[in-house]
Amino acid sequence: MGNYSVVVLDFETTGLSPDGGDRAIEIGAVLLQDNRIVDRFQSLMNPEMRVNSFISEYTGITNAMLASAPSTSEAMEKFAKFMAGHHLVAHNASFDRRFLDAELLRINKRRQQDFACSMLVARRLYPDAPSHRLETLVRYKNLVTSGVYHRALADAEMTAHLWISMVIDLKEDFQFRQVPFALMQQLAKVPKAAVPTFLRKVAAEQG
DNA sequence: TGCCAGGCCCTCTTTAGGGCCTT
Repeated sequence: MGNYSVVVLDFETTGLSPDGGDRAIEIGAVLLQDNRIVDRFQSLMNPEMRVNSFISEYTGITNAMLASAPSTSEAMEKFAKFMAGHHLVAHNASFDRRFLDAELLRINKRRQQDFACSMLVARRLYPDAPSHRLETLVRYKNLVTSGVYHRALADAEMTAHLWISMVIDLKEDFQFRQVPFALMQQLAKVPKAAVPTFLRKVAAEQG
């Protein structure tokens, strides 16, 4: 099985750009071990700025909820402990990585571990999906959902189920004996046209 | 006041542009 642990995470934020002043408002994450969810983490955090109506409607997170939430530093200190020592995964990881690194920097911490992106892998494994948005992929693969969308823990859990599904499909379709984290990272970078050849080659090497 | 991203990926590409994804 996946003989490694992975923290699958998702941020809700005030907008798209930490460099443009946007902040995290919620972190949700699950810990995968042997391709199963074994732990969960969730926290709102007070960004000390108002969220606009688009964000409140998109996430359901209101300014009132954030006013009574823990500070970003308190929440991020706890999350830093939760993620310590594990590989990281997110859907469209470049987005979550920017916010994670920006919020860690504010508490004088630095991410040590690698990231992998479930969206880049899904584009390669499921080229025929109607789109590669998380919500669409969850329906396409008939994955379990809570019915909640655009909240950090719910989205992290859906991303985790997508990740589990991709690992299982690699094993079944290509007879992989194991699917190391590094393989998923490599796969995310392989030119799309070269993916089948790449996967057959790796499977043969494992043979 | 007004500003407002960035990485990937395709194509009628590379001296570029636009759609997809994330909030």
